[in-house]
Amino acid sequence: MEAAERRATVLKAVVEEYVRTAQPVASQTVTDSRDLGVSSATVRNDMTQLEREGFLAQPHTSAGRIPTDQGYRYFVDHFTSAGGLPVGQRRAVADFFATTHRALEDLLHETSQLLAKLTSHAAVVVGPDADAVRVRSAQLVAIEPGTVLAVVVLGNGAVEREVLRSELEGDQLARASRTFDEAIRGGTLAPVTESTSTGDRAVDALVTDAVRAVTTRARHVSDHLYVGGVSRLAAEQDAFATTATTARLLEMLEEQVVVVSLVRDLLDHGVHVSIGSENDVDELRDCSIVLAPYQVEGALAGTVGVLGPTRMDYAQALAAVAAVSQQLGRLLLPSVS
Amino acid sequence: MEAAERRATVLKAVVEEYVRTAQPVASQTVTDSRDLGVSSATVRNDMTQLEREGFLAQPHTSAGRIPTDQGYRYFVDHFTSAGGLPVGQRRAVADFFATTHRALEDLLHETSQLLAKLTSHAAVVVGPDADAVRVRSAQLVAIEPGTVLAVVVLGNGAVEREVLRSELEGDQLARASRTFDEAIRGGTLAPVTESTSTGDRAVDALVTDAVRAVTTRARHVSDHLYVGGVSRLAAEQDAFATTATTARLLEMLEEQVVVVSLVRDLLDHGVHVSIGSENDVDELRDCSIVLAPYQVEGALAGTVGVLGPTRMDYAQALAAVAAVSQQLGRLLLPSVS
DNA sequence: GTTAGCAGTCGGTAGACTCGAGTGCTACCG
DNA sequence: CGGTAGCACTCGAGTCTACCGACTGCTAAC
Repeated sequence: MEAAERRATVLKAVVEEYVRTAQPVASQTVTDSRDLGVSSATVRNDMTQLEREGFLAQPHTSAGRIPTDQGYRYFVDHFTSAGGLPVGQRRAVADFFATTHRALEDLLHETSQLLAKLTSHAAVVVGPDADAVRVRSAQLVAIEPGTVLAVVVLGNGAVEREVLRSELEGDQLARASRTFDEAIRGGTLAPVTESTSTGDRAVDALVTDAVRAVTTRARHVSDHLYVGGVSRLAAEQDAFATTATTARLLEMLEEQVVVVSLVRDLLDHGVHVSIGSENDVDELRDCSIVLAPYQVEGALAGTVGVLGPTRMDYAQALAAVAAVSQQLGRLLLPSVS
Repeated sequence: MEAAERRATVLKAVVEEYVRTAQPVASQTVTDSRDLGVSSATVRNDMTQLEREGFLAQPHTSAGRIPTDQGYRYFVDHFTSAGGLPVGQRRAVADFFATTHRALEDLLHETSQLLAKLTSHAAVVVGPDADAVRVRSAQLVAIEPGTVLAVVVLGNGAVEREVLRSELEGDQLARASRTFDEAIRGGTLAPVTESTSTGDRAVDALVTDAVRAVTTRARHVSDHLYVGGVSRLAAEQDAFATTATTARLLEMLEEQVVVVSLVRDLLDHGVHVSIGSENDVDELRDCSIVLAPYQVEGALAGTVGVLGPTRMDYAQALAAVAAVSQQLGRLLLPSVS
């Protein structure tokens, strides 16, 4: 084995050991657990080299090495081939998606919990950007005297609805419904400004109302974040500097919008794993994010992800995220959930 | 002042000081901060008495006193008159409910966050029991070829919907819709077993389907828990024994069902404040719960609550919970959100 | 019943010491 | 020249001790 190659193997070993034990890894530990065919002294030399290059760090002089963010990055880029999930977990995922059948929101929520369970980390599921979702059909339905329900079916099978007040009935309502449908069908739910005119004031008013309500709501829903396994964050405390860090993390997840835009942003740049300081957000300095988009009928429908400490089993997380996103996309296929 | 009366005052002082500082309260501290007209030695005597009676405890021999659960209980029962919220907070609540207007779920969710912000503790909002909600109207609407939407308007103004597959159209669908409405209107959403028969197999099938879907969903929704301010739990860590306790708490909140039934159970017994060991649930040994039901048109519609450490500002929590529940009920009044 | 005064208790902190895990270096070897 | 053995050195973690100070509990006096 060449020297450079061996150094890479040493790095790999250090990452794997550190992920497993959460303890700084000693040269001896590496030679004991791996069959490198060299002595610990040689590994020590390699380690100093790796430290000079920025892949490893020492918490203090007389301690073992731990990976730096750069070290994790190298590990992820070079040693995490798209491995499969262990059979047990693969079964769990398949079972979950086979037996579940719920409304879309519930499904996404429970998916986040599944992912959290699989990886033992917090998990997030992000819906598609409102601008990217097409409207398949829309209509207005009278549900009570004075009350109208706007119903919109979206490309990903979601059915959104919004309650409106209106006295319209019968023909007028039917006309409004048609106009409403024409106004937004086929388009996205990005805010529409153009106002259609049917010549009937009351009808126009209702349609305008409906369009506004639905687009507003869509924006709200699309920015929604489903979070599963927040308790894991508390359990992982020791990975974070202070308990205040954990609190801030939870806060951020509750605020949703930061995380949603972060996730979208990362994926826009084709990033699937973001490690520690690679995250621009301060709260995530000690965290890594592993993402996978899921698709419905070829179109990007959303993202599933895992949020854990940088000291994370990346291979496992990647496998889990891939499996879940794939199955989720498949389940959403039959157009209506 | 009589001796017994003074002892109560001492207890009050200890609770208030401990809530403020999180430090065991010394006799000196009490005499310094209150004007009892007696010396610290007397307070010490009172304290030993209070300790004998089970209201106070000493973490160790040479330390100040902290309230026991029983001490908090006495405090809550005797010293927390239904005080109002400070003006600033009262304004915040009023503003929130004046400006917000969202779909029901969003409203409840944001209400929990409001309450969390007000009290600096985690907050929960529980919807009404499915068995207690009456159906105001129900119908089936075709939204796409092969797809039917069941829409149910509930007594509290919520609009639930469920997507169904069915090829029925026109007259048949209209008939199914009428039958569906008749089947569940006015009743609760408790699972219905009786099957109606219209003489048309296809119609019957759809109606049965719809009823089942809607009642299942209602059960699911009614057991839903809106949690706000989970990050506060992490921040309050020091109040709990270990970080594992926090993790278990978060887990429980994620599971929802335990908390929901606990809250319902407490309220059924007319309990508004449950302190530490009064909770049967192990995870809540170090927590207190402050609850207030909210009503819509005179009927119990749900519950808002605060979940914090036993060392909690009960007066403030009670005031906040009362204000929020009242405003929430008022806002839900106009029958449709 | 209240108080002043004082002895006694105990947690928390700082310093001294030891232990051991691990490194870095140097000299040596194939 | 890469690899290795061996050894000195470093430094964190744990243990022990002493000490300080915060409070109490008690007793004797008011």
